[in-house]
Order: sequence, then C-alpha cells, then structure tokens
Amino acid sequence: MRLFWQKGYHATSLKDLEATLSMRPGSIYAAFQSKEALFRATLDRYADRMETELRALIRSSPSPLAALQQHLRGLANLSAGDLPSTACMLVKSLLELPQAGELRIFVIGQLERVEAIIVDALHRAVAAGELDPGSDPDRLARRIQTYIFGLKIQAQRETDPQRMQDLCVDLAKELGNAKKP
Amino acid sequence: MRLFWQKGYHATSLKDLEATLSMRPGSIYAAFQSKEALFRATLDRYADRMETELRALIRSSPSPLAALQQHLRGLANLSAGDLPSTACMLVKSLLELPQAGELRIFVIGQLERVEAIIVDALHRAVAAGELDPGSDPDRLARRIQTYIFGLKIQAQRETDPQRMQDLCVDLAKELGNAKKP
DNA sequence: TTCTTTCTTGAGTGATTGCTCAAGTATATT
DNA sequence: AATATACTTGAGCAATCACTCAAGAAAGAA
Repeated sequence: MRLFWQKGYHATSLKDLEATLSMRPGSIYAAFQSKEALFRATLDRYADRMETELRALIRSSPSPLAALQQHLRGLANLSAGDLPSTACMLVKSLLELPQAGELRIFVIGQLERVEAIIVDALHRAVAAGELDPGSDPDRLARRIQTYIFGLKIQAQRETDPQRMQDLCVDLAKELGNAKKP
Repeated sequence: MRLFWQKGYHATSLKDLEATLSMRPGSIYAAFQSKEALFRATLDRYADRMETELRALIRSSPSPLAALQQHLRGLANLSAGDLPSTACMLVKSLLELPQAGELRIFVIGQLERVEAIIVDALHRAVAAGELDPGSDPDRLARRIQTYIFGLKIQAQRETDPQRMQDLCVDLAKELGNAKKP
C-alpha cells in the first residue's frame, strides 16, 4: 500500500513489489491475481484506514464541527518524511487512472464513502445545535472535502511549516463561519 | 500537450505520441531530445497559457478580487468533454512525478509563477482599496490556489452540474469575506 | 514414516518500453 | 542540373513490462 501510495500505480513495477513484499512473482500472483487486483486491494485498505481515523476523530470530540476543524488544522503537520506521500492516495489515483476505467469508478466510490462520514458528522452537528437547522450538510461536506483535497496538494510543494499552518488555520476558520451564531 | 494532460506522463507511450503528432520516432527525437524533454516543453506551454488566461481575466475586470471570484465560479463549467482533463496538468504532474525528481522542481516552479499572478492581483486589490491594507496577499493567494486545486479535483468526480456550481459559488463567497467592510 | 496438500521459487514468456541510426526523401543553394 | 543541407523514415536495439508455470520446498495429515 505504501509503495503504491508513494509511486502511483503506473510507476510501480513488479520488481518494486517483489522487493517490497519480499515475494517472488509466482507467489504474488498466487496471493493476488494481478497487479491491478493488488492495487485495488491497497486502495480498499487505504480507504478503510482513512474512514476509521476520520470516524475516530469525530467520535473523540463532543462537537463534530470542532472535530472537523481540528482535522483541517492537523493537515499542517503532514511532513514529507513519515508518510509515503502527503497527498491522498485516492486523489492521486483519481488523477492517474484513465477517465473511462473501471478502477476509477472504484476510487470515486471510496471518495464518496469518506464524504458520507463528513455528511454524517454534520448531521450530528445540526442535531447538537452547532449548525443552523437550515444548513445543507451535503453541500458543506463537499466544501470541506474540497479543502482537504486542496490542502493535501499544497502540502506536496509547501516547504515552509508556518505557511502551511497559516493556510490550515485559515480554512479551519472558514469552516467555523458555518457555526450557528 | 493535450495527450500528456489527459493520460499523464507515465501512461503516455511513444506509440501514443507518434500517432498524435503524426511523426515517426526519429523525427520526434530530432525535434525534441527525449520523452522527458518533450513533456517538460508541454508543461511550459501549459503554464504559459494558464498564466496568460489568468492575467487576461484579471486585467479585464476593474476589480481584481471580483475577477478572482469570477474565476472560481467559472470552474463550475469545467466539463469532462472539451478539455483533456478537468484537473490542472501541473497538479496532475506534481502528484505523479517522483518526490526527488528534477522535473518535480520544475513543476513547483510553474505553480509558484501562477501563484505570483494571484499575489499581484491581490496587491492591486489592496491598492484599489478593495482589501484591508493590513491583509496578507501572499497568504490569501495560497488560500485561493488551494481552492482552485480542490475545485479542479472535485470536477474530476462530480457529475452533477448544480452541485459543482454550488461549490464554486460557496468558495467564491468565502473569498468575498476578505473584502474590506 | 509416507502421502497429500499448500506455498514458493525463478527462469523464461511475448509484448511493449524509450530510443537509435543508416538510408531515403524533400528542400534550398549554387 | 548538380550539389549541399535539412528533415523524415521505420526496422530494430537493449531493457523492461506484467505475467506464467513446471519444479521444488514446507507444512499437515495419515
């Protein structure tokens, strides 16, 4: 997963996979059926973990909206060192995969599942009286995910931690504007 | 350029280039020196056009901030049909290219040039009294570029035009909050 | 132990990758 | 018309691609 995440699907060769998995081609094809199937499995794993983390974060806070703000601010600490890539593997794949492909539909589905978690959190924010009952959770969720996409891409090129921090704080504040007055 | 923009660097083979350029390998390598050099040339062309368009848009409006808002709203009309990709070719390349690579530095440079145009527009907005003199054009420009990055990625998966429109409107409004009261 | 089943091995498959170059064709110069 | 210069051609290069499979090793069952 980390290998595909870092290098992308096309740039990852079976030689790379052999070395990383410490498996010979035969075993790889016995365990998974193809490079594409293996890639699909890693996408699944990645999305699962992302969902788990996001759900945990939201559950950890009494205020769903505050949790989402915290998540945005947390993106400031994406350093190039520890993770395979600061970019979201799903977004990377979305951009890399052919428009017509079936794998792409798979990725879009994963992104929708993540979005659904945000929508869910916002519904609870409405229930908790954090958000105006007239607000549109779906619409706001798309905006939040747009922020996340953008931030993770900025993290790919921004070297100055302070600037990244400022950016995340700015976007988190914007989200705060949605709060009930 | 359109071919690389659509398929990405790795997924574009010389066979593809031969067919699209109507040139045989020898001519391609006589005109450009390598696949990578050709790709670099297309990145340059892409960035140049992007800069030209952006500058024209900003110059066309008496209000730089309104022009940027208009640009954001205009991203709602990115349809998958006419363009090779709704995503920014620079962002696509940034995500695809290896972290250490020299090509990646090239792409980052292009993104900074585009950012500089936005910064310039914001400086003029300050001069025109649209923005508070105390505001930070660099910081705001990064936020705007983050919006653009995010929106163009959303355009890759969002099929509903109304939702895309709403999203763009929302982000344009956020930018409007920066206006001097 | 002996037999069966499961997993691993790595040389080797044909196809495709980016790329070269001697030979050929067009264009320009004299 | 004859020569020189510029551009194009496409067969073919070594390297790599994703992938296969007969043979062997390991593990489990009897």
